[in-house]
Amino acid sequence: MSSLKPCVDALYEGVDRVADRIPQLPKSEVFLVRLLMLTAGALLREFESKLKPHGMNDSDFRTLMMLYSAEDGSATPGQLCVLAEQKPTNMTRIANALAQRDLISRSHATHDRRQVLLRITPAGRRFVNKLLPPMFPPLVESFACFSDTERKTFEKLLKKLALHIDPVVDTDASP
Amino acid sequence: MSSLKPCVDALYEGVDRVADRIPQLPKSEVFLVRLLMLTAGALLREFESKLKPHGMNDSDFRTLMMLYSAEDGSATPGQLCVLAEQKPTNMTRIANALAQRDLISRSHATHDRRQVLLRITPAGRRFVNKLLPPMFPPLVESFACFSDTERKTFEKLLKKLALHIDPVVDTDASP
DNA sequence: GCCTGATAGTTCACCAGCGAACTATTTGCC
DNA sequence: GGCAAATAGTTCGCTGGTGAACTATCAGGC
Repeated sequence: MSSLKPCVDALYEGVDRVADRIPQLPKSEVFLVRLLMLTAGALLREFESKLKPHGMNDSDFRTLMMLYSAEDGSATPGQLCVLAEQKPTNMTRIANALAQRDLISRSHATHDRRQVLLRITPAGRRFVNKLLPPMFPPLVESFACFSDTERKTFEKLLKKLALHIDPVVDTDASP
Repeated sequence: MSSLKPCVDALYEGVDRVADRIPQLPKSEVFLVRLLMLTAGALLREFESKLKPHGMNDSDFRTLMMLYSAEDGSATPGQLCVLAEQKPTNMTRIANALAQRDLISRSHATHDRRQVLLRITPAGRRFVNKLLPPMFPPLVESFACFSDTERKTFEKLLKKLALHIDPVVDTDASP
């Protein structure tokens, strides 16, 4: 599969060469953002390779997990769009796929007939219960290079970053 | 558009609820991997939104940057596949698109006529020189929540992680 | 009650990325 | 030299994700 080492090496060399031509380049930030994406990409690919034998991809599974972990096992497509970071269009397709396999059910909300209520079925729960545990060991192994302190620090920094870049999405020219 | 806060909140609540049903769940690792993906996803979307007005996406741009930062401004599709983490199929399409816009040129390698040599053109360099600088301020702002120490720590941990999850390839490749 | 505008989902047409099959060349073994 | 196996790219058909347009419902002023 894809090896990260050459990418990391090329990143550091490449950034240096680019900085020769464009001196204002914020090296540190470029390293961070590229490393972040490389790492996330590799983890995602590994995860999806484990889902594929069960005919699922990450979005499908994340959507199912949102329902699994919801207070009452149900939510509307709109809510799931926010939580699973999907567009409504795609959520329709995902819901269709999951419903087809009887992992979730579809019904109309009573108080607002525009809304659809998606609910995880017993079969859906069994599916998750069966699928999830075998994924734990590789996941733990992925972060095995960290000590407890490092893991805590990393999580703290990641969370800080996630919440910081949150509102940055909108229009530029804030100053 | 995409707000991360509800996702982060739902993540922490959701994981707790899942852990009630599946006690072996490695909470810490799940937080890490999900935070990593949320953050990387948000940064990627922000980046691509800046590229879109120029008719580019992240893969196209990354490929162009690999050539820009290459020693002699050229590389073969195969090399770019490794560096830009793309499959050959997609690299063909990307190369076609970039060549069509005269940002890169295509020629045959002399010593191995199977190989194709892609080279960034002067227009390609101008394109990058023009496109890159306006992206620096938002990028710097994204990581502005970090002190210098935190930035260094974060980079160190990320790099460690990236090299650790690097799938163990059967070839030599000393760690 | 009834029109106007907003909101929740869906359908449609399109693009990006992927695996499998194919072509052209090189390498190695006889 | 000649043939089998390996390698570099490309073409093709399919899946996943997206914006724009559409439908159905709700909410608010009159």
